[in-house]
Amino acid sequence: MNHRQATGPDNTLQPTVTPLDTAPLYQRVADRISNRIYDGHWRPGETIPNEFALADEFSVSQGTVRKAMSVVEEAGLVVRQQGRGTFVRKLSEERSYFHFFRLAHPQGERVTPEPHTETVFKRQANNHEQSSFGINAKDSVVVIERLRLVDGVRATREHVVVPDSLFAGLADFDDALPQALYPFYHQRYGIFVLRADEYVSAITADKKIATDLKIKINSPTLQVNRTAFDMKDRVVEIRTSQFRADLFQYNVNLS
Amino acid sequence: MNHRQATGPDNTLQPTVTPLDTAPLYQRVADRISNRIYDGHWRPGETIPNEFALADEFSVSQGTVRKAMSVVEEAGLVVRQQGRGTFVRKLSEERSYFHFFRLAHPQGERVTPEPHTETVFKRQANNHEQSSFGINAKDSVVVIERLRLVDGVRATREHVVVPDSLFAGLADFDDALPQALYPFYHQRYGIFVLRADEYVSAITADKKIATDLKIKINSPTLQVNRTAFDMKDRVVEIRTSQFRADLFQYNVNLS
DNA sequence: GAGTGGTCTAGACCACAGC
DNA sequence: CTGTGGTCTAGACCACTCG
Repeated sequence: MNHRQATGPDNTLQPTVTPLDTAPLYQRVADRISNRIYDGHWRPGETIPNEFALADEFSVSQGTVRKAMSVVEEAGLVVRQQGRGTFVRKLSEERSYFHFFRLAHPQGERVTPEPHTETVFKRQANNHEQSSFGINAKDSVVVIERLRLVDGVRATREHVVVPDSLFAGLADFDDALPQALYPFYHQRYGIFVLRADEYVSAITADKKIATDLKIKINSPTLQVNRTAFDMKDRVVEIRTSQFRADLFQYNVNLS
Repeated sequence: MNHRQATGPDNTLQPTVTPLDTAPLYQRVADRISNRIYDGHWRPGETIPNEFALADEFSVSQGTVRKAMSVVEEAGLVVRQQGRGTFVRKLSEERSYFHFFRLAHPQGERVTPEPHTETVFKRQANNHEQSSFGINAKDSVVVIERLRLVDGVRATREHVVVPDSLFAGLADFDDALPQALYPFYHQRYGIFVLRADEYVSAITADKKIATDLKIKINSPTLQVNRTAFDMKDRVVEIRTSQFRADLFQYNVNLS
């Protein structure tokens, strides 16, 4: 039972039992729990064993499991509910949608677009994609191009690139892809998008953009470049989107 | 010492000692600590009494103070340093700067602009300002208008509005205001900006903007509308900024 | 070495969900 | 009623900072 204390019941004063890993115990427990989620040992939506059971299994106190679970919760992998249990987080439409989709009307309400057209194909990775995804020149990527409507009007244009290696068979997917891609990534490929960097710029529409969005060439347009990271902090998606600047603002809450 | 337990040393089985306030104890302690910071009892940079001293004063265990302090830390009011102590947070240039100033070069590095011109004056609050700040039609606001340079070129234009009631004497300030306003708000007025909502839009430069930024009329321009909140969640500043879209992107990290 | 925050344990009780 | 996570305590020891 005693792991770090030097005051064991026998007086041999052994310093500790194989410290080696210097990280706090709760951190190591948090890692083991996280890994079980990554490798699918516990699936999204599933109930995790309760704190005492885990404490028993890992031979630590319930308080340590508790602290570890806080770390895992903060990382966004689980949800705790008093009286019910602790559950592996499901990336819901709601979360992925309003967490990562930051468009708002000029008045401030958030926007919900509808799908319009979609093209999916595979090609070789370019230099930027190779370095971002950590893949080779020979490796291919899957490109998803979409137009979306808001109130029946073409409003957004998305260019999504993911590495073929992580998303096997995506290019040959039969049906239309779901509206929200991140829950789909999670359910089908076990890839959980947890954070993203975005760069917002103001550009003037070129011919292609103008045609797609049915606006005049040189109209002011919002462009968002996103790099998305999964729970292992790998780059898993590179996305470029354009939006009609007369219809939308990009909203963010800083804290 | 015992506050909530019903199993006191004497067997009278009194339920609890004046619960009334139903919030968890650590939360109530966190509130008391926060209030001491708000009202200046402990000043920015000052060391807070250690956990055992506070536990003693509040008649709770050190573990409870510890948990309370985590809450206060998460709220951004204090900084804890192992081996040294716990300190009331100072809003440093660095924090306010790179936390709230989200501009980046197209290549990605963050931008640091230099001051150029500054105008400060007082006027009546308009409708939007009245409702945002919760003030009356008769109340006045202070307006700060600034141009800033990047690499010697006019690059950003800021229009800052704050309520006169919270910022007494600001309009009559003699010297130029400091580069970073939020540390100044904090030091001089005790107002600690903790979060902000921002709306980014792509506009075309009108005559005024074009003149100020020395760009052509109708040039694409990034506009950021910010509403800033202090630690008591009051709206304390409304800011509208324009940036040359050819020089900058707006960067944000979502998680 | 003294003092601080950080970790860990063991055990009690509370609040909530659900049968 | 039972089981879950949430709160609280008391006390030990660890890791770090600083004089």
